[in-house]
Amino acid sequence: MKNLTDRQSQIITESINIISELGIQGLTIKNLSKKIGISEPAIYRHFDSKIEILITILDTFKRNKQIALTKIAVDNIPIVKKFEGIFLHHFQAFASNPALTAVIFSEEIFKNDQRLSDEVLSIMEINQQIMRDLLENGQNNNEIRKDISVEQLALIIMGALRLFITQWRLTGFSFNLEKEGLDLWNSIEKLISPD
Amino acid sequence: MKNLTDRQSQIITESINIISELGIQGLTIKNLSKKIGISEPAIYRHFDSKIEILITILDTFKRNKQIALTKIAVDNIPIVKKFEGIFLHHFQAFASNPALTAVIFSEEIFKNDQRLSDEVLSIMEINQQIMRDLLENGQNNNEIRKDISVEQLALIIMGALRLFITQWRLTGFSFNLEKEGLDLWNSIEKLISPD
Amino acid sequence: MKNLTDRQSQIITESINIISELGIQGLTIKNLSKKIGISEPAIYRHFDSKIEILITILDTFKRNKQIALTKIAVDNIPIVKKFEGIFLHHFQAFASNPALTAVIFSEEIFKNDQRLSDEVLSIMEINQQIMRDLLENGQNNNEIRKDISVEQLALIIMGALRLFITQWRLTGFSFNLEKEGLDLWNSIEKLISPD
Amino acid sequence: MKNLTDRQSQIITESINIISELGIQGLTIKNLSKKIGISEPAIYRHFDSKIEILITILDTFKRNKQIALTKIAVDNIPIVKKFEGIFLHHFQAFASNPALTAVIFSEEIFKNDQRLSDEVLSIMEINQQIMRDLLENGQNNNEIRKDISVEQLALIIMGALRLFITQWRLTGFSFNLEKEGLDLWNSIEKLISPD
DNA sequence: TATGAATGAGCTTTCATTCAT
DNA sequence: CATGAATGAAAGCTCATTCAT
Repeated sequence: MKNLTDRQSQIITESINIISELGIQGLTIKNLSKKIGISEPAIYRHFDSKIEILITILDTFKRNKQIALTKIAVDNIPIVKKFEGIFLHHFQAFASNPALTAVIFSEEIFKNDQRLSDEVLSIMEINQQIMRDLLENGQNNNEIRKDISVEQLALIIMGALRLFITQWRLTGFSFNLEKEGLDLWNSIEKLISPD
Repeated sequence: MKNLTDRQSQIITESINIISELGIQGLTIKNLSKKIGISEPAIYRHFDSKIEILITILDTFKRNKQIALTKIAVDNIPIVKKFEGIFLHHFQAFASNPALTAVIFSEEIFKNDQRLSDEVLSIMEINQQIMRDLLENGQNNNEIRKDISVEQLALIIMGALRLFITQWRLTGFSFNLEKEGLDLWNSIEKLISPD
Repeated sequence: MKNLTDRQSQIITESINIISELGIQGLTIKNLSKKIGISEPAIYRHFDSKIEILITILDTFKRNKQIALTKIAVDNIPIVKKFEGIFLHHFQAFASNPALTAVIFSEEIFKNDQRLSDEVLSIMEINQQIMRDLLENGQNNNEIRKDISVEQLALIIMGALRLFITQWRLTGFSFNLEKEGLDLWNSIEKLISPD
Repeated sequence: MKNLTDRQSQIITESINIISELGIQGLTIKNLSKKIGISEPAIYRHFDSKIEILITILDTFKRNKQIALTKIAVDNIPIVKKFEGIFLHHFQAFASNPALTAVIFSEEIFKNDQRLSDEVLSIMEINQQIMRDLLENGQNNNEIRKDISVEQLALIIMGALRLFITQWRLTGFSFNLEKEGLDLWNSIEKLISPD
């Protein structure tokens, strides 16, 4: 994926905002062009199709996450600190762009288009793989309890993270995501640590 | 909500099937009437609008769940057995009607309509309230660990349940939900039990 | 192909008229609906797509021609009389619906769609096959000169017919097609008769 | 018409190629600029409008034909040899640029624009006039049969020529135009010669 | 000579819904 | 209880063309 032009970035930003305000169904070329202040055909100078816009949103998100998580993964710190870093990364990413939450967890919406649903699945898979790797290392180092499988631990951690962020969104971003998120992580840490 | 006529039930059933096959965007009056084998206006004899159909879907699901969970809640069995019952109820409900999974966790989709999003939120809230009550009782009885707040335990359990079912759907219902679900529950049980 | 409803017939008729007036590019759903006096979506109650309308035009023409030509072919009259009948059929068909001329000889226009171009080619092929059969019979009966191949005679006859009708159209239907057409046929008859 | 610059010639050439590949509907400024490798506005540096491009195509063709046919007309050879020359000129012109066939016989397409349709009619008229002159001379010299009018002979010859080329195009240029064309001419020669 | 950005007008098609029968 | 016919609104998208640079 090439770098985005200024106009492309603006289109991406406003698309996310519209999705956040009106849902995916509200993201129409008309709405988008009105918000940006250009005509509808002008959008097509910058993206070949609406699908292309959605893919770019997901792709940008994926790349940022991948960079952040990979950096955390290679850090030389205890496993649980790494998890804390992952949680914090997500909280910061969403806190600084709450609209993203409307897009990321909407697997259902992208069912129509194969490329879109592949992209969403790929984002989920990246997360899970990184978590599984970390958990395995943690179990080997005795930092993570061994009586529960890596797969299930990953599922439980990711499930909590997702639902937590979903609730934040559904309640209109009514609480401090980073602060309460750290509390959540502390609880999870207790759960997954060895006795 | 009144009882449904045969035709209304059929409309609800086929709507869920369509959502399952084509996603929410595929649920159009045209598709629906074709699937049922009646004309489009005929649909409006049975439901005032498309929104009414969606609300009825959610409402039916909510009522069934409420009945099942309430019954479990008043049973005189250990708390952890109650949780097991709740998990099993969900697994059975979804296993017998996989299409439902496409509807229930799609908060995003219903953003357009206040009544729909209220309904979805209300379903989530019921679940959480019941779980919190159970967990509180469990903590009082020393069946549930006390070093983590009821709210966070509920969040973690529900998050795991949701993600687990979501993955089942996204992988095309590729594994045995009830069997693997019980494994998941056993892991969660270990996590939330006192030392 | 089923029989057409009244509305479908009307759509076909007006489509041909529009093509005649404005060319194929002028046949838009908007123009069509305006001419008929209904809304644009109403068109789609009667035809699934614009392509379907064009195919129906071609198909109707093809069927009429096939019926007429087949009837002529089995008649027990001299070969040259049969040709005369074929010429007259075309002249009458076009004289009673001049707009058709704009559609039939427009192979180029239908290049976009495989089904359309197949249909056009098939119409041409039917004509040629019938002509070749007649010519072969005629040569066997000594009614048609034998020093020129059936293929080339058919080509020459059809070419004359086509160009004649094209000129009629391009000059705004300025001459009497049936009357002058008979003159043309008489000339062709001289050409193809044996010495 | 002035002479064309290099860029203008290139635009004309590629336009014809596009029409040949995609039909007239495929000739868009976007397609054209992409094929040439310049931007869309750049086209307008060289032609005032798309119509100008089409007119130039027709005009170029007309001029070439006029030159060739005039030269043949004044040649001091038998009339039938002149016809042969005309046929050969067409076959060579089209064989060396098959894409042209898609443009020349598409009277229908240019209906929208008066100048375009005038141009097409004018090309047809030139052909016919030259043919009529030749035929008249031929009849006076007893080289052409006299029992059929000059107009009808011209029509029949041109009709055969047009249909022959059309079939060559519709069958994907599948046969040798010049070779089989000569056969066709020989047949026509037999037809139009006096007994 | 060329381009990036933009646009008004228009395209085909789909949608939820209404109404007379 | 059902339907055929219709519609206003809107969707995604393409077109030839213009303009500032």
